[in-house]
Amino acid sequence: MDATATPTRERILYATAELFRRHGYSGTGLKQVVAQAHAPFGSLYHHFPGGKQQLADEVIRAGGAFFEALVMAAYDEETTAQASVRAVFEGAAATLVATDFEDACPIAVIALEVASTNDALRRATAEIFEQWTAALTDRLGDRRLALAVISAVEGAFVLCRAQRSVEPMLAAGSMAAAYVRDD
Amino acid sequence: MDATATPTRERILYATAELFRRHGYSGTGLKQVVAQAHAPFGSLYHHFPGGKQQLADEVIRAGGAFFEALVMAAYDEETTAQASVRAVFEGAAATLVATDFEDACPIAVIALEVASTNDALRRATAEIFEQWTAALTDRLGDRRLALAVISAVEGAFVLCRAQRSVEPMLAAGSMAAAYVRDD
DNA sequence: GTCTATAGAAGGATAGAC
DNA sequence: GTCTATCCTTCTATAGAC
Repeated sequence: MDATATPTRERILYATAELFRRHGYSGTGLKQVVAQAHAPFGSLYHHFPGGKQQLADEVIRAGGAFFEALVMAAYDEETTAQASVRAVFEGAAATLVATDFEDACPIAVIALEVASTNDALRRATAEIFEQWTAALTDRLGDRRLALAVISAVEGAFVLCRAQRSVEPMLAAGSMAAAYVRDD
Repeated sequence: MDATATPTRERILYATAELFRRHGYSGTGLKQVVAQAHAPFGSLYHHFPGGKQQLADEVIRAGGAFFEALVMAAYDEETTAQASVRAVFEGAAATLVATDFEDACPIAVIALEVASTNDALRRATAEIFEQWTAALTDRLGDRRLALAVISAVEGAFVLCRAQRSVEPMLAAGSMAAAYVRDD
């Protein structure tokens, strides 16, 4: 767990993920990244020759996979679909509280920011959303249901971070759980 | 409808709203704003002495009120709650298609970007979401229901813009409409 | 109220010594 | 692979002529 033992590349990736998640893509400077990663500036372009865009692309994919694993683990803890869906929303609410409403979806901010300006990154976010949809479709047996649940989580993240309250997440969870029941 | 007849202040406000909506708060430069508004740079600070933050605050409030009016008008066109909720999602989907997935919620990107970095703006976005919640709670008779519906719309906007498809919006609409029915 | 010019800091990116 | 120094652009913001 010694920070200095972590390879430079991973420290940069991790710092970028945290900064992007909290301040967004445009709102994060590369100098800020290397400062937080305790890495010299040159290392960034050594490990990520593609610059900020490559960094974002890797953060989107790694963060997306991590978040998927986290959510699906919470889902698979329960035995019924309804309980599983409810657990996902409750887990999201718990994370929001634990991180003082700073850590929510790792790619939503980036997705909104780059949707109209950077097609490569836009497609990366789309692929991650598609992966999540596939994973949840497998479990729920219905693609439209999966899309609705993911939309509800994502939107609740927006409202919760703005209001600094988990009320929207729990309300969205009730709706999603009810929808699963009478599917 | 002569653009030059519009007062400078309003042109700046309108240009800012469009740029923030599409490129975000950090992703939009003030020089870009004045260029699109066909205004000299000095006029911006004449009309908005508080700079970028004041501009954002006014855009959030004006854009929030405009979007609320748009959504509630669609809602009030229908006679039953279920049909109304469905109309909101269908209207959102139509707007996405009409604007080639560029225009969605006017404040969601800003809300996510500033939630952890600018408390004044974060509170402005929270107030707007609260206004929407109140307006919809009036109509649906249930605050948790209203929060769930708004969350679903917001999250679907994120997925739709990333995937350039209205599928998530329609899926979320089906869930919300179903939830209203057996309320 | 309109407009130009510029300050001063921060942005992304690159070169090249070690 | 590590690290420093620097380039050029863009950023927000201000000063001051008209």
